[in-house]
Amino acid sequence: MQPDRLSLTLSAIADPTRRAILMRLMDGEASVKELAAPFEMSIPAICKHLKVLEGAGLISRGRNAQLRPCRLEAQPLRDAVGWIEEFSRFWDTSLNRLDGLLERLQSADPMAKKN
Amino acid sequence: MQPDRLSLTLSAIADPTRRAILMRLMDGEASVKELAAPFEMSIPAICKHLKVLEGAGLISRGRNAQLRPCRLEAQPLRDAVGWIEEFSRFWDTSLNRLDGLLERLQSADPMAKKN
DNA sequence: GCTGTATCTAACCAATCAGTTAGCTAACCG
DNA sequence: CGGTTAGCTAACTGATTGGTTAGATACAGC
Repeated sequence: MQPDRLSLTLSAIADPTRRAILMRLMDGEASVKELAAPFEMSIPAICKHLKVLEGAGLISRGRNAQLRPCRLEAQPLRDAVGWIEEFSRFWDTSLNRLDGLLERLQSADPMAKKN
Repeated sequence: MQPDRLSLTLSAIADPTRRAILMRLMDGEASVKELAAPFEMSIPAICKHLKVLEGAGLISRGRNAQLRPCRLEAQPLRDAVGWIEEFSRFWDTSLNRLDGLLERLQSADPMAKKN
């Protein structure tokens, strides 16, 4: 079964290495070597992660001499946020109303409560 | 490497079958058999998916005679939403501005653009 | 206790994943 | 030109995933 776009996005960001790469890219474009530097794994391993991110549309790649700089692409993650948000909004309104979680969500401290 | 909680949550919801199960559970508790009904796969396969969801803390299980009803748990997903939202919020506010800036820098001075 | 229903475990299998090393291509620089 | 650097592909490996079937377990009702 070829996976749908949402599954692709979510499994791409399910990996901590790939999330770290994305966060690094929030600081701006970076080359493969720069992206690989903080990790202990080999360059080809990073290449594979980049390929996954690119396949999910989360990054795009340029060309600059022998560099292939990576940059963030926002849309797929925005879609994922849409799905999850809708999901959790439903939860907070109908399911967990009993233990009063709603306000806490609205006031932006997602770690504050335990069930 | 034992995966962190966020990775656990995200990879749990990266599977379309598991997302469908979660959405079904928005209608209320359900037994394993009920959850398995819409799918073409075997009951043990569903059990495994449920185990993944339970391991990620996304569902919890009760006991009612020979039934082990499943119900949603909100917290882990809320954490995930928090992470992704923060991420995409950054994108929506600063990345788009940064975009144009980077492009301009790149075309003006091809090696000087890392933050 | 016996039977049927619901669920889980065990063992297995094929496919995918995440990493490696080795070797290749392409671009820059002397 | 030759050497260096950046990045990629290929081939391999071990671990994980997602499914199967067969059999075990727990409980309800008769």
